[in-house]
Amino acid sequence: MSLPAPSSRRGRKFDQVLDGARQVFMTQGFEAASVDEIARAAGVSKATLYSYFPDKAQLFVAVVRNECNRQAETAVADIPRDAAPEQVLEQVARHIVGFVLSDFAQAVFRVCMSESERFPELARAFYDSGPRLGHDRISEYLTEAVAAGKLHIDDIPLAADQFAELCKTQLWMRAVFGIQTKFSRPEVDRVIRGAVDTFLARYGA
Amino acid sequence: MSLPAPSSRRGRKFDQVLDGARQVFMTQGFEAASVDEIARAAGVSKATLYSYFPDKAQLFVAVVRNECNRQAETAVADIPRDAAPEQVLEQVARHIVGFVLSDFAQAVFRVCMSESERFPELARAFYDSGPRLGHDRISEYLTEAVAAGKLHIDDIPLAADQFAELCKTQLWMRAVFGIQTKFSRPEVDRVIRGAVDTFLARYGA
DNA sequence: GGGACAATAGACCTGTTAGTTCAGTTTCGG
DNA sequence: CCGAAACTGAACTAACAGGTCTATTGTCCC
Repeated sequence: MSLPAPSSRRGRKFDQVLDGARQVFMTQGFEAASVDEIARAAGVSKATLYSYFPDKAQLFVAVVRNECNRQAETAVADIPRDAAPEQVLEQVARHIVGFVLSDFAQAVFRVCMSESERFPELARAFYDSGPRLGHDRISEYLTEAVAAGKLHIDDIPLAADQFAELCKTQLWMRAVFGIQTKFSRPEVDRVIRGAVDTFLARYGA
Repeated sequence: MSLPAPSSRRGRKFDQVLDGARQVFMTQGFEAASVDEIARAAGVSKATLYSYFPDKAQLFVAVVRNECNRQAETAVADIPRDAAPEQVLEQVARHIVGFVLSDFAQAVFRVCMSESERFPELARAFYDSGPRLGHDRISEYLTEAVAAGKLHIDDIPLAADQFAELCKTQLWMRAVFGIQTKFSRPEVDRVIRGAVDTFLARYGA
């Protein structure tokens, strides 16, 4: 009769469940993932699974929320404020590209987007913990750089997003569609160089 | 005993099936869509449906292929070659934004991407009929403009994609996640102006 | 050690799915 | 207006889904 406290008692099995669910949901999406498969992947029985989560939907939400948090942590990298804009931007670009092309970020993106109808709050969570976070970080830096006279930008929020967008050129689209999954260093460098050069052509001092 | 010729005899019912399947698949995705619902939406019995398509998967493929072709047609808009780059680019940008934000393109994108694991050939079809087609058109124009001395571009394929990417700034991401679905004219204008200005700052004569 | 109880596995239940079949009805060319 | 082909609608199967139940195991406190 008595359920174990659903969210307080988080033992070994709890993590196993979340982990198995992550594996399955992130590759299959919500509908296509079966609870049996999740239980199997987690090395746990269905009853155990259902003792921690009331239903499949809430397990899904928990998994994605978890991934979004991980994502937020990954995305937080400090920007060295003092270097020349060209160097700073290159570093930021490299970080963005690396993140955006990672299997992890792509899986989360894919799942959030395709289930954004069914679970709108997850799309929001993804956006806040990924794109929006990045946007805010870049905006902060740009604001400082403008104040220091290193850059000239009228519309900082727009510029920040433009830069992020430029970094994805040719890479992201191909990656999400599985048209090209691995990119060589020269390929990436070409895009990054292009992004920085174009950005600075417009906003450079 | 005798099946109707599966692909030659394409009567009224055939189109009804494809149409009903389009409605359901484009909103629900592959897994979540049930064949009964498709038949209902098509105003057709399941037996009829299965007389045209051997199974759900191939019906899905047919629908998406169809949508990709429609997409290709929509995307093909002639570029007025003679105007000044600023005007041409603005027009192209407006076209890109309009297309990218359309319910139609978003539905196709969403479905292709979330099923790209199960149906890799559809992801490819989408890419070829959308992003790649646009890329080729823009590249053509840029090549001419460079030859005419109106623009200075070293890496045309990269520049074409950069421009397309700049056009999506702030708009596309929010749209696919359902964070913002309608955009006012000023909002769009701001992005387009930003895209053209940034592009010309780098590549303008 | 022993009893109480949470944790667990796996069979089980109910509903739904894709896909098939078929007897009867509609449609339509000749 | 006839006959054949297209079509319907409902019943059917086999598989599988999410979720529950019961019987068993492991573990902690006295």
